[in-house]
Amino acid sequence: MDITKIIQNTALFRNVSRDIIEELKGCCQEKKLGKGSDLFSMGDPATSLFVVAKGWVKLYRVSISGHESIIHVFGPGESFAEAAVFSEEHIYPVCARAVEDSELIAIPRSFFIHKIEEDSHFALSMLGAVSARQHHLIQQLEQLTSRSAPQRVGAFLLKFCASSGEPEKGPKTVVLPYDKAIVSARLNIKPETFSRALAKLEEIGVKTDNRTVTIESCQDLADYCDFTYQDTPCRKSC
Amino acid sequence: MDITKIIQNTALFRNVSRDIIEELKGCCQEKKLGKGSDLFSMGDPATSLFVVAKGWVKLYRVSISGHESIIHVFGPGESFAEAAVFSEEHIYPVCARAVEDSELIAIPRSFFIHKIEEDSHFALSMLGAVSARQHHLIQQLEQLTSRSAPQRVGAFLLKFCASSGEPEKGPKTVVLPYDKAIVSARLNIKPETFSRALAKLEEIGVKTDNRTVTIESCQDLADYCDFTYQDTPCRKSC
DNA sequence: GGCCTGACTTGATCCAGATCAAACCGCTAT
DNA sequence: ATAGCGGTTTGATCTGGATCAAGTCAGGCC
Repeated sequence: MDITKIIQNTALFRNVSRDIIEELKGCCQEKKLGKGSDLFSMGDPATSLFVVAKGWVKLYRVSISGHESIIHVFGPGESFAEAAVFSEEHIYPVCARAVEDSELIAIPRSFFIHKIEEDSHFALSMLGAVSARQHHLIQQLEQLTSRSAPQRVGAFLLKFCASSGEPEKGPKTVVLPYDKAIVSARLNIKPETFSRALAKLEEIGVKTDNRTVTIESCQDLADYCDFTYQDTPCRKSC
Repeated sequence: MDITKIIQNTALFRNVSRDIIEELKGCCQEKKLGKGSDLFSMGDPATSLFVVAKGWVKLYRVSISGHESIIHVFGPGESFAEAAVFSEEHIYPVCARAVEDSELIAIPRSFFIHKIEEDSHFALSMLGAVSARQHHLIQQLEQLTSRSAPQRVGAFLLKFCASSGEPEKGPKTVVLPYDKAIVSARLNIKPETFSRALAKLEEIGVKTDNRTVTIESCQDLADYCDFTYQDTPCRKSC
């Protein structure tokens, strides 16, 4: 795979110079991960940060009582575990598992520490990236508390098609990239409720056939979901 | 007020040298804020980062439909809006309002940008602080989805008394620092439910008299709440 | 073909927490 | 004191989503 190209298209490295990326290529590591296999567990020492080249990886936590909460599912072009690498304890505060066959690039913590020490511009880039991730978490918190299940499903579809499709008007088609059970967990709803939510969205022109979803009018859906485009840049990176 | 002392006890500046803090004193600004008055609104340009010297300030968002979600309530010794200052857009993604009469220290964005450029160690400190904040948000997400209302109330009390009291064993007393309505909003429950949750906690030795709460045994409460001390350092800074 | 198996849907019931409504303080100001 | 008011509690009801329990349906495999 073309590591340079993948890394350059990451939010984390978008503003980083070619030289640094070349240097990075020398110390990072490719990693294949079969569907269902673990990348790391909560509490493991955070030795690397990861970029997804292919597939999908979920970050999640399991509470004492056994409940699993999915923090996010990362796909091609996204990076994760920045905060774990930069925080003082450098421990992963979550678990990571592939939900589809995946290919990752692992970048060692030491690379970042060195680079930040010698290049302040790089440090600012990293700060920006971590801050953006935080913004995303805040949005997620808000969504969870202020929107109904069908609204969350709708918002998910909109974000997802914004990131994968052309921004033109008219009907759009999205293909869910992983199991519906994972999507529903990500939105903190049960599979049964997810199913019913999709059924409900038919009323406003969202048709589902297996994993293929057709949205008649994104605007209508956005209205229904209290979804504001303005607030979410909806680049692949968010 | 003694700015140096307050700033030094912040998670953000704990590892920062005396020199830098002295320098900072020259460019920061004190700000008084009456209960109920606004500090900034969502979308405002993020010109400063704030440290709370006295009082309590809530960060919140309001959705299109009018629902208010409180992200966090910050008290003495805590800082907020780091991410807004460091992110590329430098815009506040939330609103801030004092929930009690408060005194703040405003540190201009430019100070950070300069310092990061000239001092990589400082940059790493900031990265660590922002990462810690992110960790906190993740915990909040998890709590929200995996714990019942009374459990969240219990966990709140435990965190709160861990940050304000002596770590010794036996019964503890906590005094809520702001309206119960604010506490309940912070925990994403309605005031009525909050009241009932406190009533329910009486079963396990938590007595409430106005704003004064007495916890008979923190261990019992922690067991009930699925609360793991290990995971939450429970310094004032988290 | 038939028959698993695993992913999803559908239906019936249940329950935590929201909502609506009223009462209950403990203030301050008349 | 008493009236008024904001914060809080209590009670009665409603409801979205969870839970439990059957179905359906498509693909792999003997």
